[in-house]
Amino acid sequence: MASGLKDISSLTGYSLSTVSRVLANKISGDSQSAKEILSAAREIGYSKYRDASPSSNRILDIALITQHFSEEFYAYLYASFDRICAKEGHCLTIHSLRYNKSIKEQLLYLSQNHDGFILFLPTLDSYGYRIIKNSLAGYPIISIAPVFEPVFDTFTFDSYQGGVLAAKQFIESGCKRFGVIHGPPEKWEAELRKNGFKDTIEKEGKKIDWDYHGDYSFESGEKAFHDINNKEISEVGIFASNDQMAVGFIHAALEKKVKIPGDYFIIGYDNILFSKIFFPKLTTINTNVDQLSSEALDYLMRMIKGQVQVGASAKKTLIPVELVVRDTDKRGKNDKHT
Amino acid sequence: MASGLKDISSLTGYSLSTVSRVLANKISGDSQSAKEILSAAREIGYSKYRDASPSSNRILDIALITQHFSEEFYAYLYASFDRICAKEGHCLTIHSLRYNKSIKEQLLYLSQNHDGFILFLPTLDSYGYRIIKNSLAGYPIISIAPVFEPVFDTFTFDSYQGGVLAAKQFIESGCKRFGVIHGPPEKWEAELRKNGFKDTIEKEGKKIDWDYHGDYSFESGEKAFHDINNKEISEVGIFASNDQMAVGFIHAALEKKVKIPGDYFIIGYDNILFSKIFFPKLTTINTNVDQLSSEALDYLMRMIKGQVQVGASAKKTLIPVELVVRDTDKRGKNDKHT
DNA sequence: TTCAAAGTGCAAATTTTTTGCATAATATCG
DNA sequence: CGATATTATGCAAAAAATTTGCACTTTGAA
Repeated sequence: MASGLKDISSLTGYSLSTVSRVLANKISGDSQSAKEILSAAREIGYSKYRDASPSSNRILDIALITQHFSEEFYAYLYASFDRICAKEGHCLTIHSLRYNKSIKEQLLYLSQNHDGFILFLPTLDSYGYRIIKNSLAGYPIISIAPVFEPVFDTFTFDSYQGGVLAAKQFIESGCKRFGVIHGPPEKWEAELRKNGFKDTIEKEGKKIDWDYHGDYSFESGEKAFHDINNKEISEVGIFASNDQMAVGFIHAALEKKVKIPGDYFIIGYDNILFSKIFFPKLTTINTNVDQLSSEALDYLMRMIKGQVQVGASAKKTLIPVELVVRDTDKRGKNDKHT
Repeated sequence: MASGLKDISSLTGYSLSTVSRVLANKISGDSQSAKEILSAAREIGYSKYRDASPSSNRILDIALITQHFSEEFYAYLYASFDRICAKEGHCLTIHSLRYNKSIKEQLLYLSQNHDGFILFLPTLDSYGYRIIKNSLAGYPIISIAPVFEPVFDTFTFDSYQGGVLAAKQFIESGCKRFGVIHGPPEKWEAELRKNGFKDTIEKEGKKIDWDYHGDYSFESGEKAFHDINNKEISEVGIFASNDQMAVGFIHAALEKKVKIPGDYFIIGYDNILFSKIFFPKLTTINTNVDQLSSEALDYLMRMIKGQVQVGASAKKTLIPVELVVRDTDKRGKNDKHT
């Protein structure tokens, strides 16, 4: 189990001195010898492998630090990072801090085996983020969590723009009345989605006629339907902060034989699997997770190689989102009012 | 970055000799000094940390080796292992080999940073498993993939029993005709589910009146419906090898105003989120992923501590599954034939 | 209270890693 | 094309890191 320069030397055929020098960056990492030695060092688990300069063609190990939840979104996120990392030749491990007592300690440990972190910790507060920043000063870290005041350079989807797109679609298709199903207020991206929608509607001189405070769950979408249905407001363009609530709304409407589109129009957010499958097929905002992964990873790589100036304040990059027009946003064939 | 016994010594206040002896297992790992030294060694990333005997109170690192796919199931699996590992005080990392060229090399590398592996590689063939077994001889590995000829000690759900349960439910509720929607034939667990159903039906002197070869997708469930609907076979108890196909079947039936339950009865498999949400709520087979994680992890721990005799042939442990009775399996209030 | 077993530190012994120097290979420039 | 600079390599000596023998201390059970 104990491995040393001697093992690498006999494995590769190079002398002890050469092996030593490669791993101490005293020989350019681009030479043939360096490649062989680094690869042997990695496989054998030599402790100083990670000291070798990452500008050489050493495989880089990236940790995606997250909090596992049993939601489709997490499977998407992991699969996307996996795909992009594989394409770029990096090695990804995923690590959940959901139940960890000492986040700081855990990250210190993980930093030994990895070259950089991608944080996805939406529930961590600024204080927690600052502790991480202090205890891992100089270590390459980026974040992909939508948080109010990011501490690390952050890549997230342009949630506000998503709300704008939904509003524009309703306005252009001639909607006169508007409604919103909120997400949980503590979720920063839910607020952005709602605000983008609201601001755009109001800029047009219109107003939000109805809103409902949901919690992202299917059930709260059902409750939202019963709320608006009881108030007998109809022909409303409704923007739901996520697809689950939108699907819940439609499902409740279907049971009451209320027409969608027709009595209500609805646009969701996330483009989950079931939004394409169930009829009426949901118009929604799609987020290109591969683009997020790809840009985030690219930036992290440049950070690892020291090509990025890390400032005191965090840089934010907003990845564009797009409207996927399906059947629920405008007067369609099911619409008796057409 | 370079860390050595000296750093641990000055960090903990113990002499070099003591630190050396703890990490070489020459002092019992249960003493106070050992605890402090091991914890410091872990945090500082000392290379010989993993040589310390795992019977001591060292934190154990487990790798879940999988292939990421964008399916709800993966999010469930990861969240479950995360929960169980956290409860037991172990540290879990997840690693995907979906795009890896050299599985062997990658696993050799990972074995340096971890104390044991849980493999979930349903698409890997026996040859691939044997390569792993040979190149990591003696290293603690278990599998949770349903494969035909397991190479490693394996924990999986009792898929055959799931089929049996579905068949019994139909028989007891007085069904006279039976159908099956197959999963992909290359998936071992899909075959087991189907066989359990078929064998039980035939043991009763009945036969399968209709079957359809699906591919686990929602769409193939829809196609299955159109197939049986065109053949005008009705009042059939249908067992679908997974929930997605069952939901697809129901969805297609709904569009054609065909009654479920009534014209058809259906039992799915997996208990996915949408099976509880959409009406009619799907009767299905539930798999207790926490139980699987828990038993698998417990066994792996004993393997790491050397308390398990690893034989030449692989031991199989089948985790029981259960029937969740909802609305689609028997004559309910929606059933005009009652 | 006594005695065995386990824990600890110092310093010597051993192992591992780095480096100075000489030489070989490769690239660069006129 | 040859002269010259640059980089790579191995040997052996130097330096650093780790282990171990020995003496002393602490702990716990009889």
